[in-house]
Amino acid sequence: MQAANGKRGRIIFHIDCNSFFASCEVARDPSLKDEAVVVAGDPKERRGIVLAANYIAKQRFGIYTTMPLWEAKKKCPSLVVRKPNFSLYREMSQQVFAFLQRISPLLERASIDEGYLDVTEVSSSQHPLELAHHIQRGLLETLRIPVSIGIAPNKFLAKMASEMKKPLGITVLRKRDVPIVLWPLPVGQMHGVGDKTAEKLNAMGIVTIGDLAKAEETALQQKLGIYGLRLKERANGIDHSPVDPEAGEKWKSVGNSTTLPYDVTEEHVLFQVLRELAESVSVRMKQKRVVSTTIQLTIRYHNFQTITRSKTWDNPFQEAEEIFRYAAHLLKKHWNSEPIRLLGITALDVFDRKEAVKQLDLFHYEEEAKIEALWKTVEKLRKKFGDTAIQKGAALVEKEREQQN
DNA sequence: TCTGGGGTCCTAGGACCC
DNA sequence: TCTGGGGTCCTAGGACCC
Repeated sequence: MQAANGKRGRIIFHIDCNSFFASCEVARDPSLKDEAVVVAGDPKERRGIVLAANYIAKQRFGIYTTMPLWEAKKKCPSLVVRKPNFSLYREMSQQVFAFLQRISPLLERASIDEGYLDVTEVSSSQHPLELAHHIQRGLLETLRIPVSIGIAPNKFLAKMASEMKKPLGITVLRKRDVPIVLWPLPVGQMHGVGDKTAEKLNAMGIVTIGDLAKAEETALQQKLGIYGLRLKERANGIDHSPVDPEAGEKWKSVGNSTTLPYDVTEEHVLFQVLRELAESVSVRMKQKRVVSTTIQLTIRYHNFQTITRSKTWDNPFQEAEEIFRYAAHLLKKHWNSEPIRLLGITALDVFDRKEAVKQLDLFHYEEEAKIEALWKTVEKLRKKFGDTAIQKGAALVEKEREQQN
């Protein structure tokens, strides 16, 4: 994989679908094209926040993602509100990635609506800018999905570039542009720097990305650990991580959570919710053909305090009944009886079902080996002592062994 | 009228084993 | 009868992203 990158440097695209959920709704119903559109949950079920807003809603009315729906409606009384339709978004996402796959197989799915494409090889026959226009036009014409594209020598810079012009932007960010383009920006605008890290950096006197690029390493490491050093590299435009087509396809965990329509204290209601969550986790695990040995329960209390509790069992599971039982066990053990706002179940460290079969075989093998070793010890003891007591013991082991077989 | 739901990665302490 | 250091697993939580 590295060899393909060669010495002349890579050319990486970051493709970002603009306002993806809202774009999907407009693509399906083009009559919404000139309306302000948001996708949001039902406020009656306490899910009334904006998940996505199209550019009319964003630019003309100042609506943004995570804004409470009532506030968005106040800003724009004629707002079109659609309930989230995740199966539609997954379907559209599939089609977007299928299109990109045809450009280059070196495609990494970063999320439902963005991906990285290594076009180093493809670009030897087609200019990157032309290629980007071709992709942008193609997705808009065939799927009605607008995208922004960042073009850069690595993933980090490509990601920063695609953010710079939305919607329908194409932005080239070369390494030599970094001091002029990136360094003046506030450090919080860097991909990977959230509120907390920005706060810590600011407290250290690091305000811009440029400050971070020149920051003293021991201080960074002390405050942020190894992550601080990596951020400094990024601020200097360095990122060696490869575009990994496998990365987006491997699942590490599978979970479902839900905010309850009201804060719940009735135990039977909580167990009913757990049943439903266990069922959907099980269905999704089966779709992905994975099993797990660790269950994590998430409890968010009425005051938004959130705890997670997990437990690992010996045997891999996948069935809803088992998942429910394990989750219920954790709830009984750790719930402090305060009203609950949200419940979630996650299967952690999932792995391929085929691996589970192998593990089971190994387990059997190990058990047999243990019995075998024990048997030999008994034989030795019998030779040494010839004791009837040991013979009796040996008989017991023999019987045990037969039962195992 | 508060704050969704899906994830990943990292850290850190304690248990346990060698 | 006093005590080391490394490795791995489990658990909990924090930060970040879309």
